Amino acid sequence: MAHSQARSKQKSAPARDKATIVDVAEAAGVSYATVSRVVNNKSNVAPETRDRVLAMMQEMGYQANLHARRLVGGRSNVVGMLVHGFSSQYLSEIFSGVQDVLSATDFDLMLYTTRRRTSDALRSVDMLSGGLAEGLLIVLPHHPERYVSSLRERGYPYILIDHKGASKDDVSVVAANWQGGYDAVQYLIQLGHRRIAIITGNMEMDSASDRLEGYRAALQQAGIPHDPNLVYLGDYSETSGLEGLLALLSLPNPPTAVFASNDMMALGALEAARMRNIAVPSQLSIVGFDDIPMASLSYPRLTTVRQPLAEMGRVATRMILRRLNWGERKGDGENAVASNLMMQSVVLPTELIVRGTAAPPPTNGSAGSR
Amino acid sequence: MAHSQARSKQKSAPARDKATIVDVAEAAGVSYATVSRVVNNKSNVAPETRDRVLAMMQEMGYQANLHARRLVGGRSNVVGMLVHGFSSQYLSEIFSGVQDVLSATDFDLMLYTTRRRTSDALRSVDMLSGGLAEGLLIVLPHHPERYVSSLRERGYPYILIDHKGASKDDVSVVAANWQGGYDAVQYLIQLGHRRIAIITGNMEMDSASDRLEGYRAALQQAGIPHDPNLVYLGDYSETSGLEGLLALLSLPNPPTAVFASNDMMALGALEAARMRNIAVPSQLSIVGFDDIPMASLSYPRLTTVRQPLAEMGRVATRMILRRLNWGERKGDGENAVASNLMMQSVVLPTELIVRGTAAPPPTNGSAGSR
DNA sequence: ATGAAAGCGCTAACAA
DNA sequence: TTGTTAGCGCTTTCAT
Repeated sequence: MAHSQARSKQKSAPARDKATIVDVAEAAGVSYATVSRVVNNKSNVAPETRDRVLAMMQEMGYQANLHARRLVGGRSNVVGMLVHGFSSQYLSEIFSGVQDVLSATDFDLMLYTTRRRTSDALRSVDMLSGGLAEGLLIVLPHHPERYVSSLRERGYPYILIDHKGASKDDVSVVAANWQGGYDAVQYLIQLGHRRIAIITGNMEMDSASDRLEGYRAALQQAGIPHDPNLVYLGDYSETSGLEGLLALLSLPNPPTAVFASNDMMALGALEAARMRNIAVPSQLSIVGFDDIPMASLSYPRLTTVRQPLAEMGRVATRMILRRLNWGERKGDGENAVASNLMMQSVVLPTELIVRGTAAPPPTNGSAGSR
Repeated sequence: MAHSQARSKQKSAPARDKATIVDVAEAAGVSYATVSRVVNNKSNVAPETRDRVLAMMQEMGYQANLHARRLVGGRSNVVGMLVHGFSSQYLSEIFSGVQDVLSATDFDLMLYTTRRRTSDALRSVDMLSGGLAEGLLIVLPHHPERYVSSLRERGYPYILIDHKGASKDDVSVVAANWQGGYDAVQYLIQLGHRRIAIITGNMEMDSASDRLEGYRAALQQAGIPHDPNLVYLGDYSETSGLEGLLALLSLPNPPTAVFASNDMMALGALEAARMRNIAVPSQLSIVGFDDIPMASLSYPRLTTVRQPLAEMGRVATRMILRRLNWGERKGDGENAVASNLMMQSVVLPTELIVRGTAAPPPTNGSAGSR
């Protein structure tokens, strides 16, 4: 095959054919090691040389080849985020926090969804650790343990979001789910409710069980006996909220208030109440969890427990960055202080947002059955 | 430096210390070129050898190093998606379509948001083309042209979503915005409305101007004179929808119907109507655009024009994949047919979704100014 | 069918 | 301060 030769090397055209470090070096009249030094901000380069090289890079539109860089042992400056679908606003919020932090760095974000390669989840995680991301933010609903254990084994850096890890080594960022559930229910109790139902999330998820525990604790502390009939097992979907309330409403002795473990289900419940012609909040109170944007757009606006989703994303991102020693990579490796200290899991506080879906119970005592 | 040697090479431990192609070769008793052949599904490998190597790979948990692969001239199997923030459900929908398609392939998705490196947008795109993504899906609100021209110059593959390109060379996937606007307004006219306002999107965006044109065309075709006062310049945000309707309502002769150029603004308008105690749809009709999930969760449920967001994502992804010659990479390079034919831009149809926010105008003729 | 060897573009010793 | 050089793990000729 006799092609080649007649292509690159017209240094005038601004970034024509993918300049390499060698091209720049040639053009600047230095060795390519020197260019590398400039690119990596090493200190031992004559200011004048540095300027000349910088100028050349600019002119040629030089872009370091990430793969070459990473191959030789450098970093890829990519953090991965492993999520399950992306439909919920919940994830968008977290994502936005992640991007907040990342955009201030030179890291890129690789997005992995778990729907794919479902046949073999474990292998897919193996691929991640062999792939281009240096570390992973994991926002997974079900059993992250299956994924995580493999990562842990290979010492691959990751941070769990909205899920407490199974192992002591896991670092996670979660909201105060127990407290949030407790606060929501306690608020309802304060309002005068005694028959308070809960529509739970998918119980495979820590958040769901923690919120349920909070619910129980609040009832117990108020001396209200626990009625298993008032616990509807949902799955965080709008549909399950709707169906849940419908089921609850057809109980012989229906609740006067419902704590939905997330906003989507609360919205579904709101819909169910409308279907049954039950006025919210006068006949039935509903409290959600999350405070997604949609929560303030419903009618009535949703009373809910705010979970600092974006902040969770931010905190987790900062943590993974620290884990990857970001900040020690620019300088000459000088201040390579050991910032890789043992990291603590973080629990961020929730906040009850009082809006329009909760009020004292109707005076006649129970929600209208019809 | 005398380290090394004493680490890998215990082939029993399943994937301990990052097996390389050489390790596998050794273990399988072949040269690493052969392993490479197996990995890449080349035809010229003895079935028996192939099996042995495959088994070894399995056992050692071998994962090809992406960077090495790409460096040597291969592909990265990464497609990028350039978006502006990720807060809107609108983007989530598109994204979900993209993932639909990608998950059936071995491509990964890199997400870039434009908030970052804002100081120099152009350079940031240069970085993209020098980075690991082989091609780009571009979902940008404002002036994609600035980004795109640079990509076009370097022959970097990209597909525009929800934005018609400026150049004839641009391939894009958009919804029938003009038609959608036309349909919405025509529906309102059919209902009996004559004073129909529009709250536009950000007019820098093609979708906004196309929808406005559709609005105008429908009015004109019905012989309804165009009243500039009924055109409120919004920006696709909920707030602008709210403020827009408020402004429209305080007109001396307010509209009886409003076409909001997207659902978020329609939701904002709904809110404004509530603030002013104007009943929707009996006193005022509202039609949105998009049909985001939230649209069917409002009360009343939003009548809107459905835009096949997820499908747009799917189509665009298939196109970029084709552009990257996906499918010709597995076999022996045999069927390397030229599928890189000129590609056509695609316009997907919209659909009017009739729900609860539009009805005939009040008989007294104008929306109640209290 | 398989092995040997030449790089891909870059970083990081090691020399000078 | 700068240049030289040895790989990183892999794909691909070119031999065999």
